[in-house]
Amino acid sequence: MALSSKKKYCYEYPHPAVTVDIVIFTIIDGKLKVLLIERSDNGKLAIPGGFVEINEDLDTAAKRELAEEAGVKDVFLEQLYTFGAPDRDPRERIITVAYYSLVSPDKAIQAGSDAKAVGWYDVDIEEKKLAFDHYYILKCAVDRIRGKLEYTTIGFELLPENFTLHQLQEVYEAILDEKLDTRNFRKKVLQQKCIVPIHKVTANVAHRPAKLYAKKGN
Amino acid sequence: MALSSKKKYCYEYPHPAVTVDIVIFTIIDGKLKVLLIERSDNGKLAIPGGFVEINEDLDTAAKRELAEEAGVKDVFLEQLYTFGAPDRDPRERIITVAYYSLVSPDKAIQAGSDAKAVGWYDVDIEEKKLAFDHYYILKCAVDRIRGKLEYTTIGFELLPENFTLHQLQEVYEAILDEKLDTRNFRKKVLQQKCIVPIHKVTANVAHRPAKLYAKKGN
DNA sequence: TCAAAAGTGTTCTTGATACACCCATGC
DNA sequence: GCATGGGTGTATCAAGAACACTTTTGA
Repeated sequence: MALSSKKKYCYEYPHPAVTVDIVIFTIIDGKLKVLLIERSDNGKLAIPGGFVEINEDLDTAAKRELAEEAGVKDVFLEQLYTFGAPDRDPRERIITVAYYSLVSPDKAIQAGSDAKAVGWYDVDIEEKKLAFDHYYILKCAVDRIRGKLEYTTIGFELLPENFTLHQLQEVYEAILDEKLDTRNFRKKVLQQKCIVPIHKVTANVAHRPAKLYAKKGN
Repeated sequence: MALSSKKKYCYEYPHPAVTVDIVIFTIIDGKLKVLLIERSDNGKLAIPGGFVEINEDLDTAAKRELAEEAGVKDVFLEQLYTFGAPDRDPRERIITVAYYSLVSPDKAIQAGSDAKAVGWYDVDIEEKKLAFDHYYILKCAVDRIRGKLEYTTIGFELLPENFTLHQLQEVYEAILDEKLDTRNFRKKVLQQKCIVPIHKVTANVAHRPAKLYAKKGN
């Protein structure tokens, strides 16, 4: 019954399909959010992704999917982990190389801006709402970003080019899900010298204007 | 010319082959060593690995290869990174999920014990002696193990069940490639409480006997 | 008694934590 | 003049770094 004439790529041994899935994070209203797509077949939410083309590098595939699904490029993107349980997708053996990406709210697409049912969801979404093993992929990504925040300086990847220290602190608080001490936070990020003041301040705010900073090396 | 009758697994879209490669470390003579196999085709050295079977989990495939290639099981094994440049293997598109493993010298096979040309090599081996992108996989594994050593306690995975603090320190010095202060090292590992004294000492040594320790939870 | 590795404590420095008030602006 | 968020310093504590000598055994 299967149209085997359509199936024209043949191998001596069975080959799995390989996809990239990208856990895309942003900050909305001081909360860490993840981009998910509602599947038309069962209404479950899925991490965006797609097949790796046969002559395409994994990183390239991830960048391409990121552009296609979220409409962003030149953002933080890093490989996360590869998930390959034989039954993780009921249709076919699919091994997925998961990536995670940090996108600033100004670059991040508006949820549902294209035809697809995409939207930003809280990262503590229930397992049953997610398709396949995507709950575990998401958990893995959240753990990674929390861990990386402690010993790297990826926080400002979630902010626009110019930002205040208060905004940066909100990002850290959103990701770590705890309040931080303002004075200690400022001391720490300033002595790391990963961000530089741009000698401008916020305008038209109903309080004292805040100094703006930028990621170093821009 | 190709025996297409032999190639019986057919797909609508091309599928890459997927392998697992395992960077197997041990300590020999106080130096960090890696298990490599000499390839018969070009004499280059390769990290052991093999194809993932179509109904096999990635971790299971890695464990199987570890048993087949190095003859060890129940050792530390962790996924490292997935390498998938389209031209990394000239024969076919092969995506490899790399793992790394830490094996104690007493469990580690003797190099060349089976028919294959396997052997233990220094981790700072030259790039040109290694096949494919295995130099970068090895570098990635060495970086990972160095990083993990700082904030976890995986060092004793490279030692027999019972070991002295001095042996543990030698492992750390081998991996980090620097001398450590004995008093500070002992203070640190003992307060971490990951190892426990077994109230035995080394015997028949031409100096003061050393207390033996074991990984906690054995 | 000597060689060889085992074992041990204190001082100093550095980074992390805890904590409270004045400042600049728009309305 | 008041509401709002911006911005600052010091004292304490804990962890890491530097550093030298005595102990126990076999030969």
